[in-house]
Amino acid sequence: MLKEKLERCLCQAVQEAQKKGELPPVTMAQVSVERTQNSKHGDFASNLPMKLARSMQTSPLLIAEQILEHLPRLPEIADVIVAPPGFVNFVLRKEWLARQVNNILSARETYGDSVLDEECRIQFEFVSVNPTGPLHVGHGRGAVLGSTLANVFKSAGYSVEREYYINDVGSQITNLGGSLYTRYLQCLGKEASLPADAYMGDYVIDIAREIVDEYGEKFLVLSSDEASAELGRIGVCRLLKVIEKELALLRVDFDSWFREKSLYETGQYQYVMDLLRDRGYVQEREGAVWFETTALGDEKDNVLVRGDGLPTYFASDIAYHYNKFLVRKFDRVVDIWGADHQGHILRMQAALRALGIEPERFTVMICQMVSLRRGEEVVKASKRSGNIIALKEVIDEVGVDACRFHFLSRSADSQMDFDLELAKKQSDENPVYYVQYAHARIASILRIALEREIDYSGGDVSLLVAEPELSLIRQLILFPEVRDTVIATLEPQYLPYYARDLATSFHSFYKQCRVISDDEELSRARLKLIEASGIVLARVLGMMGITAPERM
RNA sequence: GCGCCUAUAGCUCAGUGGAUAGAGCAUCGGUCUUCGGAACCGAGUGUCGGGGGUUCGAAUCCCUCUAGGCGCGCCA
Repeated sequence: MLKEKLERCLCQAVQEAQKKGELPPVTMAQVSVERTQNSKHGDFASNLPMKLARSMQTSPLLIAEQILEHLPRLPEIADVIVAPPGFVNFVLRKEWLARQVNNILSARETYGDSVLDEECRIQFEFVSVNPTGPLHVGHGRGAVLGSTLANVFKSAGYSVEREYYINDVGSQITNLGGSLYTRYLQCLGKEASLPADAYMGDYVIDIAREIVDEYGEKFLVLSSDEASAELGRIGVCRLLKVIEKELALLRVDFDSWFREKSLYETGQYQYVMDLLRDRGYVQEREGAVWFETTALGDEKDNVLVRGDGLPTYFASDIAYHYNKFLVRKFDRVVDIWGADHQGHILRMQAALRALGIEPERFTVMICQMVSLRRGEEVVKASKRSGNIIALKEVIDEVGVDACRFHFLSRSADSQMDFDLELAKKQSDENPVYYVQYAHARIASILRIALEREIDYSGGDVSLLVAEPELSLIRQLILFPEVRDTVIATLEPQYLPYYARDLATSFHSFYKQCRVISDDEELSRARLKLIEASGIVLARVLGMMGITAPERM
């Protein structure tokens, strides 16, 4: 990419100057070229002279002048300018910019895609909600984040897998079974009271009723433990279907649904526990089995097997991550967890260390809480959904596109205040519609061109020299860089902000430049430009899982 | 008490150690309105929570204090 090319040139220029003795022969500093924030400073800028100033004991401006002197000429660059206090600024050549329109048009929906030198398999695990109830808003945030990151990495050439981890064993499932059993008995007119920490949501009653309709009194003959276990299994199945459906509404789907239970069925859980024991990390005390994570960097030790003989969530999670890294051999794994799981990070990292897995292969993203408001009023959790704010209600009210855009616009690190009233009131002014409108507008003009049978395939892009045209092209070619920023930071909020900026550039161009006019040559060139704009808009919207409408 | 996250314009939030800290909404004013006005152009508003430090340069890195959120179970 151009940025790297400029960095190499700068490096060369410094070495050249050093060879000629025009700059002191000190060790080279880290060369970096960045996009400028202000177009007055050109397109790219480097701070290299300021970084070298100290070791060279020379003023940054003088160093910059020397670099300029030895910088090779590049076809992409029209001008290189030294600016105080010591920047080297690059201005892109207009002809080169205009040619990029043809690049976009020939790459079309693959524009910006790249291929990695070596295959890299990356897994994103997200949502992974216990199948004990419907999804709430916070789950939606993680879902949108994960699915978007997966899209972004795919476009950068990674081999991506999206996984949902199903906790289908453990006390929560036992509890679900117990709750369902009570509701089942009640549906059949029997006296029964709910367990102390039962799932209270009305959805439990609905499922119990369905089970009565389907199986009748079949479970009455079983012992309460057997019946509860059986009903728990059925409940998990049904709730998973509900969860899958709700995620599909949000346009989130998975390549793999991994069942915790399978870790026990295949013996992997036992294998990993033995492994930890063999390596001397395991101790029995106070009637339980402990993993000595303190020695591996955690703040405290953690229990693997409880006094009652049942494994903890932590224990199976170690086996699960063993499976990810050492059985399925992902090069990299990204887990997206809610803020309430933050305390789980240190001990998982400790566990991976014990298993000999390089820590840089494992990333945990923490997604902060979402609270829902309607103006001043805090939206209360509904009893129906079991004391949560259901994701589905928010999707129904706000719409998928606006919902995804809204989630993506906030950094995962900050808590989110989702104001439904604002989201609805602004629906026309909502940035997501602003971006989509740009796409629809383009589609509309292209339809007219088609009606009038204007063939612009041979349009001459070198006619694109007006400032609105060039700034639009400058925005268009930022797309691959924005994508790479998301790859580097795992922060997708760059996408919605970029999409908005691109739409602004287009709308501004549209206002100032008539696309289809009496000047047929110019019309053809501009049709190319707007088609390229539509392609990039559709790409960035697509990455975010948002539709790019032809009409609205 | 300990750990993680957050504090930026009236509101909701961006900001990858650089140049005059930016958007949207809200407010005020203008454009034009025959390719889609769900548009365009302009204006104002800031002790970047407080205080120290590192740096040629800090909203950004370090320390500290304050405020809020979330954790700190033989739950998941």
